[in-house]
Amino acid sequence: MFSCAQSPRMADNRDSEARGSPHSHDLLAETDRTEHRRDDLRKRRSDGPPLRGTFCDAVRPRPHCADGARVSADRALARPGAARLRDVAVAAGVSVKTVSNVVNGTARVADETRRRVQQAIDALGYHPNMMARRLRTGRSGVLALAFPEMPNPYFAELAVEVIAAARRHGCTVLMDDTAGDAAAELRIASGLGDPMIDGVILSPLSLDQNELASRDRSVPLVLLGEADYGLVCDHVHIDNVAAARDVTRHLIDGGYRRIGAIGWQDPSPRATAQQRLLGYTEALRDAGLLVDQALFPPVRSYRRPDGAEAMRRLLKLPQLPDAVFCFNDMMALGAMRAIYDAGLRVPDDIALVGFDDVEEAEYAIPSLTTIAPDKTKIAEEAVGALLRRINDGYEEAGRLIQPGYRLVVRESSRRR
Amino acid sequence: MFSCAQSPRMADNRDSEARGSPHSHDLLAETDRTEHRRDDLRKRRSDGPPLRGTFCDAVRPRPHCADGARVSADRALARPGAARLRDVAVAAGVSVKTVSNVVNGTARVADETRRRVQQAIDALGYHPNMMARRLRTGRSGVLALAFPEMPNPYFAELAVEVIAAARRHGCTVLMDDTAGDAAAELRIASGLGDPMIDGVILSPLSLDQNELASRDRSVPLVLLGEADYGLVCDHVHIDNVAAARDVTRHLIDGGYRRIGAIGWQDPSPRATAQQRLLGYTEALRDAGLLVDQALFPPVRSYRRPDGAEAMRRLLKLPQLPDAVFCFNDMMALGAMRAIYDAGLRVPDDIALVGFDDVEEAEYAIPSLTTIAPDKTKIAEEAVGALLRRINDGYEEAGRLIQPGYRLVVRESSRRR
DNA sequence: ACCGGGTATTCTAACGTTGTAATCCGAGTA
DNA sequence: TACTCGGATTACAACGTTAGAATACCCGGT
Repeated sequence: MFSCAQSPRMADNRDSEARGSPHSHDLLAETDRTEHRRDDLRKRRSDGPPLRGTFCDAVRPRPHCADGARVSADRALARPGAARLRDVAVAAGVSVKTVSNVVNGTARVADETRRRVQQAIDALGYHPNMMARRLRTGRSGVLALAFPEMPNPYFAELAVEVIAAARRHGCTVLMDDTAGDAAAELRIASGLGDPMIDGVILSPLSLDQNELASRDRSVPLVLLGEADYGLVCDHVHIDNVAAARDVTRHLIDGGYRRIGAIGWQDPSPRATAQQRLLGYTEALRDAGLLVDQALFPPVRSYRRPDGAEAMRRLLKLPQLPDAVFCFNDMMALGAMRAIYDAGLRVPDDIALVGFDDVEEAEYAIPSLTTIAPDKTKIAEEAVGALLRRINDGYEEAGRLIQPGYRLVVRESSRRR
Repeated sequence: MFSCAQSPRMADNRDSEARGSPHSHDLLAETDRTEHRRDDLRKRRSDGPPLRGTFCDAVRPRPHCADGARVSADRALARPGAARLRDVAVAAGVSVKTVSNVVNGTARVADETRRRVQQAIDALGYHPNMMARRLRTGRSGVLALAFPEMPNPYFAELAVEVIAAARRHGCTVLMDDTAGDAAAELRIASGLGDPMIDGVILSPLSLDQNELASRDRSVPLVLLGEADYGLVCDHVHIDNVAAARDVTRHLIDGGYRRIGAIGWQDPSPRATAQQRLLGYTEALRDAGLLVDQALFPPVRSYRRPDGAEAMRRLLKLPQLPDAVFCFNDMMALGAMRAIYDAGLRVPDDIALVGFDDVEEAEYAIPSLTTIAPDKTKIAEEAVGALLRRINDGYEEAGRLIQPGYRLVVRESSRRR
């Protein structure tokens, strides 16, 4: 292997090339010889109009093929018809690297040269081939974003913010839906889903601490949402305990006294459940109110039906709650539905508050009081933290970043 | 340019390499010489556990660097520490291409060879470098998906289906939000946002026919949603006229007689507006009912506030409608809100129907009657059509694909 | 011993880019 | 005149993969 039976020939080729006349003449001659094949390629692949001008007609010889007979019929050429650095270089009469320098601002380039190169770039409509750049640099500029439940408006809204933040940083986002499956989450966290990605933003649901620790750590990871993983990587989430306390206190201030909660999980509650329940109980205790286990029935997940189901259980209690804090808006909307089905009214019979401030909360009937995390900030911080890890390498300690939130008071918790 | 002052030396290098002893011995010697540098690389980049076994410790010489002194300190190596085809090849004692053949099933490989290669792959934890593969093949396996309004649950739900469909076909999806901006849509349609993508699925909003025709057609494109672009590319959408007719007829059958519509657009109505209005008027005419312009006030966009606003206008009419067909669920939910604000009730005072069947429609109070397009089918067909274009090249005619839909009757249109 | 014919494998170049080291060139200096 | 210096530019190799052609191999038949 690596024996070079043919290398003498190759050296010969190169030699003859080297002995030839100055470059431009040489190249044009070469072009002449391969022109026929080039036309074929153009015809076969590009339906669009030909690149402007005739520039490009003079600049697409294949390298190392001075022989002519050795032109391979390689059908696998990438992005056929697109101008390459080489084409721009020939058109501008400079080297490939100089064009690269102009494109990337990598090195000082004389004004006159830059002008010529820029002109050639414009004329040829040159656009860098990302695949090649990425192969060479080892960076793809692609961040993976994985949520457990994409159709949940909270995640959808957050995704939009992340996409926008990534764009501001020159990255694109590859989305994935883990469906809350631990295996899928681990796959994503390890960056194995697609090894092209530079980093991962994950909102874990089922992943446990050990699994997370076992991930392949070569891909930087940022976690979104409260989590109890210790700080093995950067986390971005608002202060859930404080937010839950605030919204519960708001109910208390509104005159409600028998306040239920929907979102607790019984075997193995997630961090979200724990923290929001903690805030809830703290607020009750601060107000000298009783914390009654019957008032926070467990749910399985955090979707509308879970909220409706839990609400139905609360409605069966001998003594009804006069207000309910749902740990997210989806459950609140499900609960609202259940209250309505029972012939009761919000907030007259039972007040409701949620968490997340999805757009829907504003338009629900009645509109829903909720906690509004600063989604823009969350996304920006997550992308920023991830890019820091990608660019500056991995330092051991994970950071915790807590963007702010607001309590948005609407009809569903009208003061009684 | 391209003068090869150094090529004689290069030929010399290759020559001496060729003259060397049989490959494996040669390579091991080479490895020895570069081992120190390799350790540095490993330390610098990979925090994870070292690859299993000691195999990999013997297989990472740098090609064309038999010189030793010529080892470049290139810091830009991609995916540091990861096993390459070359490493597997050396470990298995076969050529790179044979490994490639095993990985891709490209050619017949003897069972014994395949076994050895597979073993080496497992031992080294080899994973193909997508970037390189993609550079070489010109395919990225990435589809772009662009919606005008990602947080709209209809699009979010559809996006999930598209992601799933793409995964079934071995592709990943890169999402983008055009915000309904024509320029952004054109950029996407031309595949210029990121030239790494193989194809585009776009749900256009503002793009007009001329703009679309002017796109760079080198990137296959599939349009989602009704559109009046002629068939310059594949379209996937349900039969909007029929669906609108069905849902309107449902209202008529329910005993409603003065039926409004929300979703018309006045200057330059979009195809959606035209087709749904057409179905609506057809149904009315079929039933011998009057079509009254005052009953379909124009809207600007299709979001909740637009529905609420249009509803408020309908509520100011001297004679109120007894039912309203909203051209999407979001507007229906906004309209519901407006009806509630006016002190009226759905469906007692005014019945409402929507279009899209977003999850929210089921949980609204009252739950919303709506048209449920087969989102799974839409996504599957869109991805399928796109992949056909990508794989089989571009044939001129665009196809129209019409997945099915269902009328889902719920509380908001209860029979009177 | 030699050949023909198929199968299994290898060699080489190429995809388009960028980092490094080398080279070129003109001005300033000895 | 020779020589350095430094800025501008270039040559080369390399990133990891795959296509295609070339070669090695093996077996049965001459």
